[in-house]
Amino acid sequence: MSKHHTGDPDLGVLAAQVLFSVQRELFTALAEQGFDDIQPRTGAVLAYLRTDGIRASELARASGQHKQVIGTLVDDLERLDYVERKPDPADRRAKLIYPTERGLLQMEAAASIMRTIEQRHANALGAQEYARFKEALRRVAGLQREARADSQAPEHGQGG
Amino acid sequence: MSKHHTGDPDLGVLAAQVLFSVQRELFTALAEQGFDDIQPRTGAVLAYLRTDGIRASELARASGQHKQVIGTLVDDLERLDYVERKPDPADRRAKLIYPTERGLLQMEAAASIMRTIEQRHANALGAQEYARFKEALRRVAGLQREARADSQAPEHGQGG
DNA sequence: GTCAAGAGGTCACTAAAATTGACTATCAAG
DNA sequence: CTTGATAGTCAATTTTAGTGACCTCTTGAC
Repeated sequence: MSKHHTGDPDLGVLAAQVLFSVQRELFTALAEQGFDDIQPRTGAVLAYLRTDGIRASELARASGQHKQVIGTLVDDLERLDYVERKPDPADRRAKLIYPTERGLLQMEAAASIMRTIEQRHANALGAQEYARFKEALRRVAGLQREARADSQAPEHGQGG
Repeated sequence: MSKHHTGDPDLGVLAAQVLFSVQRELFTALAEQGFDDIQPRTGAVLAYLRTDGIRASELARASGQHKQVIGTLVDDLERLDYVERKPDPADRRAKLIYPTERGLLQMEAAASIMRTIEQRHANALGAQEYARFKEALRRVAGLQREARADSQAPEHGQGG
């Protein structure tokens, strides 16, 4: 995002650096723990799974991906035994996507790795300062979401 | 990045939300200002251009993209008159990539849009709090860079 | 000097992923 | 019981990413 690189990376550049380096570290660590058959792009699904199920269309909205992309990701993850589809009793058009046992293990592993990463930053910045940073990041993310609420075309994969 | 989405998005998810929504807002605004022939992925080049030129290989390192990707992006941007290649006098293997006049206009437009976006967040959080947030984000980005310094394979396009 | 190792960049090819459009089934409102 | 919208899938196309080979040139060792 267009800084002249003369010293002051903008919000977008920083977000990109954080996203991609976190993503790499996460998936490297996951692979070492045996989850070596998933890629960062599957994060669009894995990052939003819930034990009580979630619809593909909601994954599409949350991750900013086309529903077709979610469909193929869920296909892949189903084949790899991370998720399963079950009909939604409340709406016969819909299917709910649930994590399998392996999916749950992955979610826990990923959460643990992310805690480690964030702990490292908390140690570097100070716990209080990091908490303050993360709260601000949450607010910025929320505000940005609103700002672009008008347009709705997907952009890219989500971090996972 | 695997939160159970029960209330606490992790650093990766938040970074992704910020990146993609900023990216969309930026490129929508750029398109409205006449820069409608570039896509977010070209940001891997545009975000790192310098008036004194930069090498393709350095763009690859900075953006985390394969050098072949940078090559095609520069091809495209050269065709669209945003950049031009000139031989590097210091190394006859290398070429330096410079912004053209149009490229400079794009860079200024993008910088202005990003200032507007960041100003909006600064208004929402308070100028001081936002400055503190951004400083923390810079540090987190820097720390993450170090953490993944061992592995070096590209991951995704950079924000732009 | 000149030779080996490696960096900078491009080309050609293959694989993966995003994007589009159409289509079925279902729901929800009137 | 019609109309319009939503959930999901299929199929086909276009874009983009990833690999390997290749040539030029630089660097450092001899």
